Amino acid sequence: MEVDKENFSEWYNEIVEKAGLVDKRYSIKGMHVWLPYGWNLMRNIDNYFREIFSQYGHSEVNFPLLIPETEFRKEAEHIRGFENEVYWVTKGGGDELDVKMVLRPTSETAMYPMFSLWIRTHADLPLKIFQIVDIFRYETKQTRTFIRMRQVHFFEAHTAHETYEDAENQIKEDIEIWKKIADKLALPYRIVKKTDWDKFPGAVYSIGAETVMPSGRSLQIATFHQYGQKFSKPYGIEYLKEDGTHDYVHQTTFGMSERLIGAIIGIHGDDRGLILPPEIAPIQVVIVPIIGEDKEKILDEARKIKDELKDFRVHLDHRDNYTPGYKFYDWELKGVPLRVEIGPRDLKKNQVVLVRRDTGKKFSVPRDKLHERVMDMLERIQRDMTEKARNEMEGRIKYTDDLEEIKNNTGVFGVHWCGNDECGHKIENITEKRIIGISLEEESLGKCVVCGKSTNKIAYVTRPY
RNA sequence: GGGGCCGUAGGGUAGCUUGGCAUCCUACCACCCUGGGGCGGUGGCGACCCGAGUUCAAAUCUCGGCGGCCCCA
Repeated sequence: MEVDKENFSEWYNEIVEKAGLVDKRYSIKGMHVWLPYGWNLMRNIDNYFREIFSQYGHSEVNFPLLIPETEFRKEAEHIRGFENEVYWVTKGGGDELDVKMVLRPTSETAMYPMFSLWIRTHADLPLKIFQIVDIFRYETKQTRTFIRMRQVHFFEAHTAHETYEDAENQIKEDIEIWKKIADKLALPYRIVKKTDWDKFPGAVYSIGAETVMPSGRSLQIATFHQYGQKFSKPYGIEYLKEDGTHDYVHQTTFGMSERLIGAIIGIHGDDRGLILPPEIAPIQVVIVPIIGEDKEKILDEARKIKDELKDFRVHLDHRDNYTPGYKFYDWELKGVPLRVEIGPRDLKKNQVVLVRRDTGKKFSVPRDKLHERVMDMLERIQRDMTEKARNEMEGRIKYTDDLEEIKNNTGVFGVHWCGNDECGHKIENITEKRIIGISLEEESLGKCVVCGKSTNKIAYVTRPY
């Protein structure tokens, strides 16, 4: 690494390129090629999504990429929110299409016409599905790898329920699931309710999980939306109730994306490169043999170690044309959580050396305790990373009643806000920042920074990504 | 939304003002030598974003396109 993390923006670009996650040279703005290492990381996250959501009764599906304009246009607010950032397919070969199609910017309008066919009676509810697909948005602003893309690797869960209350409970369950995901990724977050002018187009309300990057800007890494009947009515998703009458279903969604990787890079990385949480790292343990006088003997031992550690995602770096020092730097750049060194000295002493990526600390461990110590240490790294990240994030959140202070500083600021739109717009205008939402986790009695009315709500104000 | 800067081997660069065989570092390949924090040596491969124009001649000048970066709102 040439750039230190203090220059966050440049550092981020360098790390993305050098760690071999993606190749940004694909010549369309906002689209990149996933390289094996990066795709492995993404897949580990996706596979955890599959595991946890199926535990909670969701089924995986896969919908087409294209949506006919006629379906896309059924919910008015939704269209207004998206029509300036969708890609259109207007031709088939040389012919203009009678019905144009959009590349999904998200899949509500692809799925809901099918929901209306699938859902007949209360016995079909709740319907809980998800898919992991790419979505497309024609971003005009500056793009940033993983964070603002035109093609986005996306997770979306969609549910349909009998009552609004059932949908509310689904959102509670989603947040419970989210907490487990955040633990896997060692990511800290705050849960907020989005402002009315910032909610998902077509939603009754939206909730976000927001984290804070080292630059002091917030990053929304998960979203939860209550749709009520706002989509089920235009899409005709009706069901027969037990009493013989009909009603429209109540719906929710839960979305996440490759942004999670952006958050992991930014929050955990350091001046040497990536640091990946053991739970999702493509390689959890890398073995670097230190070849001395007894090459074959050491390589044999290294292979034996690899075999002993096969419960973990383990890699033996037996590249012959690189020195150990080179390999150390290389794997540190790629963020492998734990390194095992085995050399002549260790062989004599019947031990190995373990090195933690997050702290850089080295430990000599007896050869016969290796498996046990690796397991302990990976767990410990995961815990320590989570705690360190949480402390750092908390340090980036401050509380104030002074809007000028917010305007002139970076970071996230908690302020009392009565919730009134007019006061909210004033907060945004004066601070030249955005309200990312009202906290759903903390409250305290105080006065709205604009109108002075008594309130216990705390809004977070910052510059979001 | 507004403004600025920039595209030269895989990556990073010099050359551009004043048009004339394209510089160096790194990576890569081969061989030799090595190995507890980016080894060393010798040899080698590899580039002017695309298109049009001006010109005897374009990396260099002009126009357009595509792509990237930064700042402000």
